[in-house]
Amino acid sequence: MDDGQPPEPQNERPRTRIQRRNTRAILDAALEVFSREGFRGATLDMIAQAAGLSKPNLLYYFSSKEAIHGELLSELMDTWLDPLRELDPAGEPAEEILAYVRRKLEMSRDMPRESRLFANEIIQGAPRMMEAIEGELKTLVDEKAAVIRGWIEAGRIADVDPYHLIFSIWALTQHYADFDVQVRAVLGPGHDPFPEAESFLEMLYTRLLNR
Amino acid sequence: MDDGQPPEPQNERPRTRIQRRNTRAILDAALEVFSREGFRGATLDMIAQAAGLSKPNLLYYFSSKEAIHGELLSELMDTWLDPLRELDPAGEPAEEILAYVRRKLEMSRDMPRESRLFANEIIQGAPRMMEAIEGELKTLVDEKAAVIRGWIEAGRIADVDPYHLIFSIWALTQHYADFDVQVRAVLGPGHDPFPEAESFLEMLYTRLLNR
DNA sequence: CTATTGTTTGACCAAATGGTCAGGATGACG
DNA sequence: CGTCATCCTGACCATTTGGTCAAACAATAG
Repeated sequence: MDDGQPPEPQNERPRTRIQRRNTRAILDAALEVFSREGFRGATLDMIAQAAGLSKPNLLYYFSSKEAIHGELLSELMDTWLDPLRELDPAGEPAEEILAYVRRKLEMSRDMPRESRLFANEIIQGAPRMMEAIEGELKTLVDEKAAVIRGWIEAGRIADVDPYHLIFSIWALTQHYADFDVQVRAVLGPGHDPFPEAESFLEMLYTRLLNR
Repeated sequence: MDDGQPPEPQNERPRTRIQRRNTRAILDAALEVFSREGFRGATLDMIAQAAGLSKPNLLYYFSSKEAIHGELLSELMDTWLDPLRELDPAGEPAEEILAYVRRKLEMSRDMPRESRLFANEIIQGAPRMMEAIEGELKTLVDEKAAVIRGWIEAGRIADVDPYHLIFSIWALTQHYADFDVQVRAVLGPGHDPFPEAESFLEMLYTRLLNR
């Protein structure tokens, strides 16, 4: 017995195998397209083609272009903050921060599209994400900045601004995802930047924090 | 006596006062829009409105949307590389690199739209800039990386990968332009990030390079 | 003033775009 | 097999978009 409402399967967890498969295909295709073209630059036709589905079929699973984009962004917010959440106040300070850097660099290597989706959103002024940034993200950063400040006051790492320390980690690691084509073009073909980047960043943060 | 060709004033230097004024207005408006929305996301109507001109009037001065974007990009390439060009092989190594960092940070503060235009282009895979990146940009970076390597081999600064050193400067400085809204959201309102950023980066590169 | 050149616009066009809908195809399940 | 819910599509629609054009409107040189 249907109450007349369309299914809108994206609101609840997908129920059938087909739903799960197609929802995934759509979100994956949308990630590809949105991360490259931005929200306005992406079209439903591009996404449909990348997903191997027809445009009306997309709109059977998601109510609108906005809905697809929104779903991607909220999925992203979670995974995006995970590496920082793991920063352990009880750990060894310099090692905790270096481990965070390594986790973020891995994300740049393994999830470059997500990184670019995020970058696109921020560059545009975060019109669809401001709330999460002023809320969830700021709260987490404030908390971890306080942890780092504690380490500094205990004399366990050098005195640096904790906020700009975190910004620097974001900037340096995400650069290898967002500016990937530039990095590779400059280094020349067949040159994997990531191993070098890891040792460079390790050296950088070791020298910055020690003493 | 006209040969039948439209004027296309953008090819040569603007001749009349009106041309100069309107070309400037268009490029300024286009910078605003393209840097926010990306190439595909920007529309001629947005640009026309921001410039205070009608859409057909835009197309009197520029032959197409592509032409406006292209003009912006080639203007950009010049100014973008200037700070690195100024890196003086005859200068004091650490001071030269710090001065480069400062120049780039100033550009992020004073030309954030240009920075975002560039970021947008790279994130999209540099479809309209690959040539300049593999040519002009790579050549300049190779040259300056060699200079830095010389300084390292002379024992005048610490041993770091010159390429990743340059990438790090790009990443850290451009972050304050491209991710401006995020930085400000995290730091809270009425908080200018740039003075702090400058001393943070000075400390970072001093510690990285000394010894 | 007048002719010429430079500037602007309203009206228009074809293609692209986000979205709808009725009906048909394809499961799942007893 | 039949039935019901899920899944899919071609045709369609209104709006947006990049771009054209003829005609109107300045600016200015002679």
